[in-house]
Amino acid sequence: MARLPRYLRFLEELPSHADTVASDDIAAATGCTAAQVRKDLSHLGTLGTRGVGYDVAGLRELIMRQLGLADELRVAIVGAGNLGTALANYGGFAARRFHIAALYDVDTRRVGASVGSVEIRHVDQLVEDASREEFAIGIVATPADAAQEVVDRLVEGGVRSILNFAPAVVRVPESVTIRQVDLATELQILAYYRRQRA
Amino acid sequence: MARLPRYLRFLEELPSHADTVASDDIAAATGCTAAQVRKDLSHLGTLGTRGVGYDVAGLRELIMRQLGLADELRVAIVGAGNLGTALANYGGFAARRFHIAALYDVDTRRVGASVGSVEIRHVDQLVEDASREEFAIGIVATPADAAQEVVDRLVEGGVRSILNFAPAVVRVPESVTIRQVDLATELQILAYYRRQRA
DNA sequence: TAGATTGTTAATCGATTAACAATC
DNA sequence: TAGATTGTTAATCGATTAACAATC
Repeated sequence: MARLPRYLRFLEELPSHADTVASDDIAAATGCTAAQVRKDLSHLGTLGTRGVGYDVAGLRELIMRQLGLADELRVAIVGAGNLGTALANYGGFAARRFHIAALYDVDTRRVGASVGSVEIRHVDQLVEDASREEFAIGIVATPADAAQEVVDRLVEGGVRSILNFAPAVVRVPESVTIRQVDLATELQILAYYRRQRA
Repeated sequence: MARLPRYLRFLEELPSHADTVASDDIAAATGCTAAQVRKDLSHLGTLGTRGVGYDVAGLRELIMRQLGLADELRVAIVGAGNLGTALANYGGFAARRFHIAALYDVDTRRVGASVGSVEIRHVDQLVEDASREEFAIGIVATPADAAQEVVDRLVEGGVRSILNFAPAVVRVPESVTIRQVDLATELQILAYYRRQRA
């Protein structure tokens, strides 16, 4: 369910003295309806108390487990350009238990440099590292023309979840999940709404 | 309709000698069903010919117009860190007629430097520039704690479409459209599928 | 005419909403 | 008991699908 991450973010922002929260509040903060919230949460099990609300800590815990965030996941980023570097520094990851375990680049001059606490490694090590260090997720932040090869290497190394920022369509085996993040698409959606308004 | 950008991308990748394309082909390339494609396209008007297919050039033109991409839109990026720089260099924008018109930063030492062909300006100029240069879209690529103020300035400058990459919830007036891009959400969705598989 | 493919209908499915009984 | 809020039902809505007549 695509709304769970939003619920979770709201719950994390809640002041620590808040013990319970009502579906109404979650709805208002996340732009859903209270009925949606209740229906979604009732699928996770029953953590609500009628007349009171939902237990914040328990709900947080439950959503995290549901989203597969109970364990820290090791993430490898390929491409240490501006985008890869931005991602490696992105604060939001650690908070959700994603650990940037490695950062790769093809440029030997960049290899050995550090981004935050992560050292840049050469992409030729990727396949070997991926099998040995068991990266759960690979992020592709290379130029478009390198994307397919990088994805192939990640797959060869046993990575089965891939997030692709390169503006290129890549092929993966059935067993691998790939999500394409197209930044231009987001702008197009804005342009679309803009046009509707006009 | 969220599928139109995907159709458009496929149409743009088509070899130039392809005059017509069948709903079946669009469907296969974009992961939709042929019936969906036909229904979507029939809403745009009738460009298809029974027994033949859709006129590629006309369809491209029509989708672009529908998405509000007929005119070049001027985009301002606020935050010239790694993410802002990556966005300014992102090849996919120009192809969709988004023109990066300006790039802002708060750090006076960076002001005056160039990213690609765009010079970095100081964020104090933002409001004035926005009204005068009529930016259609503003992109927020600052740290989370600066996001609200940057958004306020964009709104003050008359920008009514905003894409926010900062991991922060910001408030805008009703008349302004804001899209929140949360990179961690994308990872969470991957983690969710990963868990389903296991 | 025969083959291909659209545009559209009707059936199906799933998600959303409204409402309210259950219950703290 | 009175007020609040969940969990769930039934009604509604919209989107998807399958199928096929229309037509190139």
